[in-house]
Amino acid sequence: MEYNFRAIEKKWQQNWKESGIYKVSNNSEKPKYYVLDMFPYPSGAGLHVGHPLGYIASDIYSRYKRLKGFNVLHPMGFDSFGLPAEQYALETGQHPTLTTEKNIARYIEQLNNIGFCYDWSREVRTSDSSYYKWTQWIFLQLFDCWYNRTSKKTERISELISIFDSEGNEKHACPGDKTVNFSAADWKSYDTKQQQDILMQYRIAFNAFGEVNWCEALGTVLANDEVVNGLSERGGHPVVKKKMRQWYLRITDYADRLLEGLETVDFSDSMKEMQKNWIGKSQGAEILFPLTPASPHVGEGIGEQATNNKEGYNKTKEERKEQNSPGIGYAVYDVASGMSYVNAKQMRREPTEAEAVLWNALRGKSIGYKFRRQHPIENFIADFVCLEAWVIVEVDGGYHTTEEQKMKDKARDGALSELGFITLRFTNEQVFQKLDDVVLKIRQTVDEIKVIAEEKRTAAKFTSPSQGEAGVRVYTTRPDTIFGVDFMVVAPEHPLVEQITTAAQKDEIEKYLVYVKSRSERERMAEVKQITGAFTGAFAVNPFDGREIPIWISEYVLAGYGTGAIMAVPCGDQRDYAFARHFNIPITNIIGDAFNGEEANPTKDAILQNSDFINGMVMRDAIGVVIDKLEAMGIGKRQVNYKMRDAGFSRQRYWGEPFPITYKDGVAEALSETELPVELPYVEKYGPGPEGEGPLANLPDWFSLTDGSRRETNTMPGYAGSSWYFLRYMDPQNEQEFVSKKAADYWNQVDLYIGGTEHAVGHLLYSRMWTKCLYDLGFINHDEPFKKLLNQGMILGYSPWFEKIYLCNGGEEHPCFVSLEDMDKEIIEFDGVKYINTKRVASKIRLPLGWTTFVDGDYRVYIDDLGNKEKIGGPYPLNFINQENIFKTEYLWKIDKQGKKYLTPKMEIDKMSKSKLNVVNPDDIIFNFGADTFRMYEMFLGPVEQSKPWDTKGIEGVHRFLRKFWRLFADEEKGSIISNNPATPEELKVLHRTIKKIEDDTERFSFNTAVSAFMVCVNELNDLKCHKREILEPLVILLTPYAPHISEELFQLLRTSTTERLMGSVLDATFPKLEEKYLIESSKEYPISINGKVRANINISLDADQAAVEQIVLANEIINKWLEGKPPKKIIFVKGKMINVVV
RNA sequence: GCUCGGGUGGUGGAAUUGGUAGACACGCAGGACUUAAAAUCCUGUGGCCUUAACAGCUGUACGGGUUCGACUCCCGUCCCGAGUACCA
Repeated sequence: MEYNFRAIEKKWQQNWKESGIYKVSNNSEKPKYYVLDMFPYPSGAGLHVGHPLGYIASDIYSRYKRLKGFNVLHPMGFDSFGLPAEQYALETGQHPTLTTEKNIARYIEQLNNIGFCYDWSREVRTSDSSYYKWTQWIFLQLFDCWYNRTSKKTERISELISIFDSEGNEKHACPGDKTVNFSAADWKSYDTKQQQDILMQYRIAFNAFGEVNWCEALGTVLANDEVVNGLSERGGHPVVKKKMRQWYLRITDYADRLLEGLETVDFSDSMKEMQKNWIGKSQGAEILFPLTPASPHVGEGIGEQATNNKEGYNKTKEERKEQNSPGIGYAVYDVASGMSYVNAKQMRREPTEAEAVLWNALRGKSIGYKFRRQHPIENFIADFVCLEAWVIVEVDGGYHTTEEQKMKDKARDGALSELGFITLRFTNEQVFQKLDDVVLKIRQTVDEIKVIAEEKRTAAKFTSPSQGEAGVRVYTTRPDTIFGVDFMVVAPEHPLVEQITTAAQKDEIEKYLVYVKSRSERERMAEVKQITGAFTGAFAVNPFDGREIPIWISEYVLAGYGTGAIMAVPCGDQRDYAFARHFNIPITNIIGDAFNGEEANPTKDAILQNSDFINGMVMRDAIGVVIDKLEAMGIGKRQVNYKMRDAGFSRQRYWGEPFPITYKDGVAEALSETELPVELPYVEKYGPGPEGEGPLANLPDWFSLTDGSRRETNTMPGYAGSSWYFLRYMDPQNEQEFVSKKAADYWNQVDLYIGGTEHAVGHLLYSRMWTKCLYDLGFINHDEPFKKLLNQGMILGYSPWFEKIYLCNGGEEHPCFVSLEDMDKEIIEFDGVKYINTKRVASKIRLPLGWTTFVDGDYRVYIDDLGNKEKIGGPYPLNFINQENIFKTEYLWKIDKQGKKYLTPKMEIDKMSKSKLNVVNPDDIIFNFGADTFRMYEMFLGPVEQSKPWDTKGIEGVHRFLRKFWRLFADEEKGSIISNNPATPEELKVLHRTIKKIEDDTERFSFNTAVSAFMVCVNELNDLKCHKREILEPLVILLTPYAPHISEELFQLLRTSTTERLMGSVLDATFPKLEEKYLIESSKEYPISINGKVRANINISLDADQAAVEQIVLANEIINKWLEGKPPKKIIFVKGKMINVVV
């Protein structure tokens, strides 16, 4: 009777499936325990040995908890929406539904091979409409809510409306725009659109314009955490900033709660640290530095400069008028004669057919903005104009095709542009045939322009007299250093720049701005930091001592953080110091000796000098004093800032959840619950829609609704579905609710969550936020989703590779290999053998790990193997070339003991990936060694949290262990050799020591040491020749979480007609109870050390006290030899541990 | 740069609270069984010196410190990994 793992594993997997033993009930007397894996994205490549590491750990823990008497929820599902399926569809034309289906089937097969105890009846797939119906539903809740900063809770929009009705927004500042202030009366006077616009700025899920990470290559917007070093995380394509209308989640409002929540959960320090850094909370002050009266342009034209065109913006009305060159308009309007006014009226009566069609689409605010037609502007008549945004729309008839007219049009547009208008031109044909596109384009342009207009208004706030004096508003965490401010720096993008720059410095500033714009996001990030900047010519005044401070611009100050402007303290901040040195700005020292003049010292502990009213104070203490004074003077206030931004929630993609949103007259409206799910429509083509929209924008039949409204055509991002899946597992088939209150209350938090660190800031923050919202709204009763998080490390792969392989033809034939991709292809024949003829040197040639053989501690590549492996094909075909010429210097054929020729490749350890040719498929391992061996070996490799390379050769040891274990029960010839004799104390000690160790190690997730404890135990029982039921029965149960198949088989072997307790499955057995009494020892081999060095071991009774021990030790011959007759100074005795004699 | 981890034999790793460093496994060397191979089993295996043997010295990246005693705690240096990147 041998250990036939293939038959055993197949048999029990089948049996368990049929008996439904993994089905979990929501009603149980047992205590609950919820173990969750981060569900995978089902990629086409299938699982490699790295993926299951965490799954095995969670499976062992789940099975362990089950044996311990818990009702364990351990589900699995698939995060099946996402980019790769769509990319694959773009390339191959295969619909994502099909590829996803196929990949999931493959994943399930692979997972089942490993023998996981998932309750598949609870499987969820984020791309199933039965699932995303509820993702959409939760989105609607987020849309219907706002964050009340006073109560620090998510509340319904209806409550907000009643607040507005009774008291305006005085107590609840608008999170989108702080300048929006209104009374109850104001509120009531607003029309529906205005009210909706305001409400939108409060919603948790809100729609706004913002700078987004736009990836041209992927045709979509990416979240901050999907961008790595200015490149897309997936595919490594360049990412640029772009302004777009997007959905956002107001996660910033939850920043404090997300931070506080970290204190209540059991995550690793580094994981908490990452989240804290990402949230990036800092406390400081906002301070207004007034400008000196000498600064030019301040306040000038503010409020009048409502023009939005970039070129026209900074010009006064007078300047603009001067620039207008008369005579280029085709419908001249002369204020003096009033001629064309009549003309205009006439034209309004007689519009062209195309104009009439377009007017029909634009009139009456039908796209959300008011348009006028045949409107006079200076010397011109515009076909249509939106005065709110300064956008002109022209419909060009036939005569606009002549070159002359085109020139005139261009000149006219230019002139209008000088005035601050943007002109959009469409042909009659476009209006007739693609009216939707035309209207969309107009709407988008106006939307975009509106943002710029809003920015300008924001800029105005900085200098607006109503906000106090004009000046530079800065954010600092160190207000105590205010007397060390030697200059100010504002971000180049800061609106203030244009207003404060003096005539003398204008050229220089403009030159610098050109430089900044020329640099892509990527350059700014990748490049070694250089010091650049320009002086605006303007000065601000230190509000305390009246010192004049020069204002510079530099790209090291970011427009997006704080106020986009800083007060620079060179003696305390290294960047400020470098800047001051570079531009020869004198440095004020406010910390005396603490500043050495060579580099800045950011200390908070120095004593302040040269600092007026805070002289002599410790900096740390001065911070509050300064802020108090600023607040008293009304020029500054305490301010908390966060690095975290609101989370972008729109993707211009197909394979994601459609939004349950429609737009009517430019106002976003929620669909009602009964209209859910909004099914993802079937498409044939996955290319982007018009104007950077997603593929859904190509489907007018789908997005146009009969009442004239239009569906949102973006889809939700990848993290939408994964932000709440752990709740759905609790109640996966519920068609009435996303999860019933009862199920949510029963299962509560995830007790143990296992997954990779790569989701530290994305998925984990989003799901924590969603949980908080759902908690506030009363749907669930816990506000942290995951009680304990365990991060598994990554399994890395060995990649063998050669460098500088120099190929040429001729001479003796020997097999070698070459990458065709790397080489110029010229195949020539020589003696009937084909060669690649090339003189090029390939820099790096990887080869599959399978082509190497591990011999004598070396990875080798054998000639014979290469010849055989050719059949496999793959990206690296083999060729026969001359041995002498292949390896110029580095590689020489070596000869092994059998006389076979081989090479030693270089070895590199990388993340496992298809492209690195280093993936190891678990199916292969399982075929050769079995699932139980695979499971235990993955655990045996090292601590779960640690990343480590996969090395198949070590697996023999674990496999040998399982065979040894088997042989305790059965003999190959004789079959079962289980004995019913009573166990000896020694055998019981071995067993109970193992029980203790396994229990401890499993509890603390030290699975590698647990496996080793099993090995020790089996080795010892083997030495004791112990085949006793009394020992083996508990041992089998102990092993079950780690190696369920062999355990079940042996458990059944232990079964006799008289042992009723062995009926049923080992999976439902009871974890053996530790009996301390078997572990009690009467004596111990004490190590005796002299001055800390062990010199002898003496067996002493554990009852012995200090005096008895001293007596025994001093009587010992070896000890006396070391004492050399001198009396010991001291004898340290630690009971049960050791004895140390100090001489 | 900053933040957080980490550095132990030829290799993966163990040492849970400051108490015999190197468990367990791989690899390697030698041996048994075998016509042979595989499988299995046994012995040895940090380094150095020496031996017939016992024993000795040394050893957890490096330098210092605390302690009867340090892989473990403290200070400094070097190196590796992860996160973050001009966040004021």
